Amino acid sequence: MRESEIVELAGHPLFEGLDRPQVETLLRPSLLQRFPATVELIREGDPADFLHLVLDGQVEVYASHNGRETTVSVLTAGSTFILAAVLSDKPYLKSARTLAPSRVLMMPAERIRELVAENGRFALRLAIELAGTYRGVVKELKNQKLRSVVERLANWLIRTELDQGGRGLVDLPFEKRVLAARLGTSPEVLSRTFGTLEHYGARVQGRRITLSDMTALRTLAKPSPLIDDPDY
Amino acid sequence: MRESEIVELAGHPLFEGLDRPQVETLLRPSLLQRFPATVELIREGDPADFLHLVLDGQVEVYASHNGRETTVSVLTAGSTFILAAVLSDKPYLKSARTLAPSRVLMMPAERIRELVAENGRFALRLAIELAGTYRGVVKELKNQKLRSVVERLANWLIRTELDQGGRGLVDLPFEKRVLAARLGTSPEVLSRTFGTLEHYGARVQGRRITLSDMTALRTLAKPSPLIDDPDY
DNA sequence: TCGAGCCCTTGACTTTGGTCAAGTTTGGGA
DNA sequence: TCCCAAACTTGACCAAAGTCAAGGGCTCGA
Repeated sequence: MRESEIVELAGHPLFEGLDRPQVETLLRPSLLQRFPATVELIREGDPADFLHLVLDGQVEVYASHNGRETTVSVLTAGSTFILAAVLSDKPYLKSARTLAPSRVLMMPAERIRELVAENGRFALRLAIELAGTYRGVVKELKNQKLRSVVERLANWLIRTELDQGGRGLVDLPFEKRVLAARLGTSPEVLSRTFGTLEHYGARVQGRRITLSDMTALRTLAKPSPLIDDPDY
Repeated sequence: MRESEIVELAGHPLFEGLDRPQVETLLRPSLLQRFPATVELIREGDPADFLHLVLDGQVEVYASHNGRETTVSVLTAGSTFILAAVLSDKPYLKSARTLAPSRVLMMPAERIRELVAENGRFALRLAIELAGTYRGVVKELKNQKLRSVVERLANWLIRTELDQGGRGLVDLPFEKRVLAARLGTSPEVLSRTFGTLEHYGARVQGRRITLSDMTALRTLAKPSPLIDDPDY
């Protein structure tokens, strides 16, 4: 990586706890790459060579098995991925591909492990980062096991409406097929489920959804911070 | 905690990286308790006061929402639970109760966080512990989203047969209703699913299951280390 | 601007899994 | 040992979700 890029990234919150020489030790052999959309970044089963950090764009994390495929999460700027594989020095459990043109920082797993061992504050920083993503997966597991498709969609809409400013509008940040995979269903079922939600004030026009009756939607969705609040 | 108990536990692998005074700092205010079966140890939503370590017995970790309930995992000796909540200083996302009489060590969350901040090796130890449990949940999420009930049961049997010595026998370590919840289904469906597996050489007699055709079972289950191998 | 291809929708149908209710079995305690 | 409650099984039914196929519409690139 070039010196100018190192300067640009050194202040990133992920590196909190590392002193400047350590950041350079980490970033110099790292790769800062720009990818177009639809590029496979990692493949499940491969050894964990790099810790990835999304700088901008959109990355879909997914898993396949026996002909089926499902999306685990869609990441945007600021998210790391496969930290657990890097720390454990074990193969990736998930694959990842860009959904949109994206900039990704790739840090050698070996260096990460070295720095974690020699710098307690950094170890703590990563442990907390990992604890956060752990909680995210647990919430997703609860979402899957304890809710139906309608409930999952309704909750996703409520959460996304909030993220997008609470103006009763949701603009889908990706294709509906991706949303379907994210919610753990098929595009056909998602389509029909949007139909069901019309009775609860959700009007779909292409990628824009208007929510005119948040109360009804909330009654159906029964949101819970223990599943839906990312900061909880 | 008493001095004799501290001596007994100080060598536990979880405390690797702590020196003796630090272990004492941690264990002296800890609680070592014996619980009968069916006791609720923690409740989701409560603040994370203690890191728990199962010393023996059996602890069911589960989550409830909107009248439904599902088992996330069943823990035995050596497992910690809710490490992520403790490190993040956030509420528990799951509840836990004993399935059998159990001995549980409860360590004050506050002390854990202090020790992690001051001791890098301990932070690393816990980060790796957390990475392992993280991968466990991801595998479980894939298991849920990518497989049917029959496939999940078949894979559970294959894995458990191996754990129990690979002699073509599985003795259920808990009630079938717990297994049903663990697999994400109802007792009725589990019962019928065992019926389906008779065509694949699985014979059920009470809590004992005989597997006479591992090849057929494996063909149905299509096991994958990326989902089923706990050490992967 | 036009057209090809992909996305999305819709209909019809199947499969899977959940639910309710009524037995039957089992296991632990008096 | 007997008995009761809980666990388990089975049947019948229902609801949810998946699949297949066809058609319409949007998008992006030539």
